[in-house]
Amino acid sequence: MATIRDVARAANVSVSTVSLFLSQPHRVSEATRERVSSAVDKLHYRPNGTARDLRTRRTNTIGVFLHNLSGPFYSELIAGVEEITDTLGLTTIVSGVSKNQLQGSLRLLREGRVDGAIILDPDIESRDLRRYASASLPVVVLDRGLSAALQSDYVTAVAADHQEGGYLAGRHLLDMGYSRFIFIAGPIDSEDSRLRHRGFFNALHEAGVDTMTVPVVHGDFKEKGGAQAMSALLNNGLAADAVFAANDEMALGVMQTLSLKNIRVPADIAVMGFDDIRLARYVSPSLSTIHQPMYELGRAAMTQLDRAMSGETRIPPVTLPTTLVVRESTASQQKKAGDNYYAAP
Amino acid sequence: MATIRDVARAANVSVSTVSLFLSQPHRVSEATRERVSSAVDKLHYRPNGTARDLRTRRTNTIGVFLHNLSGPFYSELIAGVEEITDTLGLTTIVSGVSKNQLQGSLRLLREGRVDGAIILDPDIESRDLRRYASASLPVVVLDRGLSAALQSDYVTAVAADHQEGGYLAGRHLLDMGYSRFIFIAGPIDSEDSRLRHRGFFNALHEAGVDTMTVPVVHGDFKEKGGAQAMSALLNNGLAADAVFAANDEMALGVMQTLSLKNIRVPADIAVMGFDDIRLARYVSPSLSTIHQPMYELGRAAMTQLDRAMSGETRIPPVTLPTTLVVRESTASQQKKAGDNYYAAP
DNA sequence: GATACTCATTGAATCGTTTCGAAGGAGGGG
DNA sequence: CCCCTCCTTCGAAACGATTCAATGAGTATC
Repeated sequence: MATIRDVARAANVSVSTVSLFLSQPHRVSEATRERVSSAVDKLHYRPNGTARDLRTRRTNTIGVFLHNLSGPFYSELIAGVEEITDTLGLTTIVSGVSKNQLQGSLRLLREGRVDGAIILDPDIESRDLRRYASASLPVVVLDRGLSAALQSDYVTAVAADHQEGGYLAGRHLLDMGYSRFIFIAGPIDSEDSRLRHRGFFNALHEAGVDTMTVPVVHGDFKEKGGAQAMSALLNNGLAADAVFAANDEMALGVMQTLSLKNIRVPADIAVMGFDDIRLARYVSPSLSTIHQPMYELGRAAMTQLDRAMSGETRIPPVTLPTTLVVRESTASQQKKAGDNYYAAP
Repeated sequence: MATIRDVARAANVSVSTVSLFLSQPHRVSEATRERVSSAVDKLHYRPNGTARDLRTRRTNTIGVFLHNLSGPFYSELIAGVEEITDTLGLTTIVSGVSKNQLQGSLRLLREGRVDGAIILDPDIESRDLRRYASASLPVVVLDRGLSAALQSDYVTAVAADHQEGGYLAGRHLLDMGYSRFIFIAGPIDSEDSRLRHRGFFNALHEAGVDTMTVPVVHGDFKEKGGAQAMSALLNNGLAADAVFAANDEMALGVMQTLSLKNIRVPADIAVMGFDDIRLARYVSPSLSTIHQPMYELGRAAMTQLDRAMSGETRIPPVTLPTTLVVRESTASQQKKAGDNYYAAP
């Protein structure tokens, strides 16, 4: 590979002139511009990014660290991030799809290969984040308790309002006339699941439902986990008319189990998810859920990151609203409710 | 940030000793090892990756360039790549999800920020690839005509056998007794679509079907495009009993249109896709399709890349088999076929 | 006791850029 | 004719690591 020295020699100018030509062509005279330009072409010169990074102490790259790429879900998030990075002249790289990639992701942070990071990966520990975050490499965490942001000047947070989402789900089910609930939670240490749980129970409590009597089972946020949780509940002879799963994947599993046992959704039991993944719209019956604004989350995260990269510290966390999406799996219970609470005509 | 000099000073040794300690601790004496180690801890020293890259001329990073992340489809591919990079001690980064990110992706290539690249993005031109590929940055292209690989010593290719896939689709529809076909192709310049098309027609031709009479419409590989293509065909009063779409997304669009027009699948018309995206299993009726082994493709690509990074040149391209996945959307036509070809009992 | 060998340590060069201060020359104003 | 300014170009010093040949001390060999 030709270096800037080779170009300088070929064009008979100094290295600094070539560098100047590269960054601000108008600053060199017509004549040299020509010579340098043709030398660049002839030698197929391409600047070495690593050398530039070393000298400028910037990589012009920001990293998005995910533990999963499934669905347009995350792809939307990334698109949101990229909308902003594009306007800032930064390049976005994504890392950390599989578990074992964790080391590689940390390396990018540790060795300062990016100028900033957006992290949506529960496997990356907050301690590591605090250690690696700095003025020259600020970090935005997504969907981790907002409290995480308070620990360091260079870490801030963006999250969907999971608690409100849980509340919306609860209200919706109540509004539709359901009264005997089951909650299928995520992993015990999932902050998201905890907040959705709390919001859900708040809604029930407000309506006078004794939440102590609402069974809670923990799943793993995956389809199979949801299916197993539901099976277990049914085998225990549990009766209910509405299931709220802490995410759509598990809700799909729930529907699968119900379908296997010939329990009709929503006639016999309603199912509600959280996330609004693409599949939710396509399954039959289609799944009512709480929509998370992934694109907006991506935009917000990158906006925060940009502020941090511009020197701002202790940026307050941002919470984005979720919205209720009503589909077939929670169709009105009016009829059934009528059977229960009103005298038959 | 502390540098290696700071550590050296704190530990009262030379920079080279610290460097040696970092890479081969057993090579420094017990005493200095202690001192250096504690200096490292005290100063929170972390080596600067950029400086190391510059000196060693390696980044230990390989890039995967995608134009799309939708579905576990690509996430599988990345997982396959990562399985290999993990064992090689390399870090995988993904780039190029949105259109405007193209520049950023090219920058990573142009400026040599990765040691190798796997490319699945029709928007990155082959010309650029040939220009940027080199012994120190070999490239593997996915799902681009294999011929692309023949153009440079440092570019090789991996692809699913699209033509065979198309053939399998054709055979399957014929076996099920369908006889009047429609093909919904991808964009005109999609090599993949062309191969699927050719395979499909080969099967029909073999069975004595006059492929000249099979209508072909070009879509954009997206759901909406498939829906529009199908609408257009129906409005033209076209009759058919089987539609083969060049990918699942378009097949979904086709099913949507059919459902709107109250045409039953597969009773009135069969639909077949290509890719085997996750949704294919969930829609109703579920979609018969051709499965692409994404995980294996990722593994194969990374394996090729590793060989190239080890100095091998002109590595022959690899083709992986596709498989037929039969679901509900192409249920047997026996009854209908009976009506057509056999005397009713 | 001289020679050879091992082992830990070091100084200096190098990777390929950017950047800063200064030099040199041209042109304009007084 | 001199001084000032502006423009173009340049040399040299970073940036922070790795690497290699050289040094010196200690030990083994004969």
